[in-house]
Amino acid sequence: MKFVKQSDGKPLYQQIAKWMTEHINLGKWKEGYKLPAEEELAYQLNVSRGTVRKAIAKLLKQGLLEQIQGKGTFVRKQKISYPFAQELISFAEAMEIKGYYFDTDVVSYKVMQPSEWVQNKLEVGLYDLVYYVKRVRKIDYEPAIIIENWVSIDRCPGVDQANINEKGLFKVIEECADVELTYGVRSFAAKALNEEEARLLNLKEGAPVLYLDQQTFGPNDLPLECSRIVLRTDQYEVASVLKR
Amino acid sequence: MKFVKQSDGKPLYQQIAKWMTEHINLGKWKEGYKLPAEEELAYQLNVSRGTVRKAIAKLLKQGLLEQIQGKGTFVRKQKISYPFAQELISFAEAMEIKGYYFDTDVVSYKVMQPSEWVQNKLEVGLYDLVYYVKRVRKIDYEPAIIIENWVSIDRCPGVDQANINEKGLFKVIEECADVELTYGVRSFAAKALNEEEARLLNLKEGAPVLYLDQQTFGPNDLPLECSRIVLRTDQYEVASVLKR
DNA sequence: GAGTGGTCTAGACCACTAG
DNA sequence: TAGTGGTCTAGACCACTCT
Repeated sequence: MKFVKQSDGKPLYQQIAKWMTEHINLGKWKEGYKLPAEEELAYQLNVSRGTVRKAIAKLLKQGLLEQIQGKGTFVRKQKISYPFAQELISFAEAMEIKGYYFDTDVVSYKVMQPSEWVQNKLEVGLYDLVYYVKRVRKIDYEPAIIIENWVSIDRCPGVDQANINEKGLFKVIEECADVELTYGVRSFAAKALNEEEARLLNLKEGAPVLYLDQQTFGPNDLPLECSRIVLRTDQYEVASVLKR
Repeated sequence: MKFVKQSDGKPLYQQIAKWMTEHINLGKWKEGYKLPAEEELAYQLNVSRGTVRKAIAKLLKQGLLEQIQGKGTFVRKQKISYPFAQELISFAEAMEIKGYYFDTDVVSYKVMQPSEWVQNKLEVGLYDLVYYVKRVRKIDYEPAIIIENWVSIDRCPGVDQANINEKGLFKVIEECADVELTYGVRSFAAKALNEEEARLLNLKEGAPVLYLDQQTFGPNDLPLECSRIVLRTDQYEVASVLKR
């Protein structure tokens, strides 16, 4: 295996992390598999040990790998479903990491004036139009989460014309705004389902669900997107691996 | 300022991270303050740039700092209250990072046989006794969270005799078991308050709250502790900063 | 003692920001 | 162009695990 510096514009350690993720998802490295030693990997991949460690660190955070000093690096037994608490990734990316089948229904979309909440999150005025989309995501044909997104049209011109289902919203935003998303702030709360949400998720009204609200930023701390996510936790776990 | 290799048994980068956290909490570095360049810091602290970067990475994860390529490293505007989604830290540690005043009521404690849930989480049998403690934590005299902990007495002999309020449960576990806690798995869900919980938190029965369940591991993936945490999110945010 | 991860160093070059 | 963070290298020594 060979990796080339900046071959696809991505840093080496990210290419390696991706390569490792694929090995795990394709079953080449099964649960409990012991990876070659860092030194050995570095030699095989023709990079330095530090770069290998950086790639491994990424998968540790996602809960895919586990390291034990003196013993080695192992593929973790996977219980975690949404690594939503750890990395700024989209639902689709999360599902890809886990190798799950998923599906999307677009409930509605429109160009609209921002509510006060959205004005605040996106740092825009009442007359700066935003693109709104509401979707239900399904895992194995079962509705699992409701996502509402608001995107500033000023900052992401053309976002309302793009095919977000094909490319993914994050990618569309990055293309329209011609920047890279750099980080996000996600907050966790609980709420009771209202009537419409209950219908969309096939649950009872009033059932407690996880509720995330999120801002996503581009360069210079400019908010490009904000969203509200309602997540049922009775079937799929939202978990994270925490290092000491 | 000088740091010494392994002076208090802690790695250099952790000592530096602590020193930085103190600077922020004591107000020496205020919101928006621009830190010296990494190179400069490394020179001042008499360590290599890599070590400085590792310390900064820790505070980035906690949301205390923010880095912008080409511009510098800055003290973040703080909105985040519980960095519970990112690092394996106790409630007390989280409050210290933020510099908040807090308070604890012990509701009950006892030595007991583990329930099935606890047997499963701690990987013990029905006749392996566990130490149980239930506490309410208050921030500024307002009840904010309920924590129930179960600790294996076999693996942490003397835990039932120790003063956990003074030292903190994590420290007591580490001393009794004579090991270091290495990582944890925390899962996020939502639930409706039952009558007792509602009373303890001064909220209405049925109110939706965040519910975390957690396992904490020592060396060799041996679970030492498990816990259930009920968290009101109406007043304090549980948030994390997510890097892309 | 051999193998492995954890930490640390010193130096290099690149990409981005700002004057 | 100077300043700053992002990435990468090569090598060193330590702490821990297992045999």
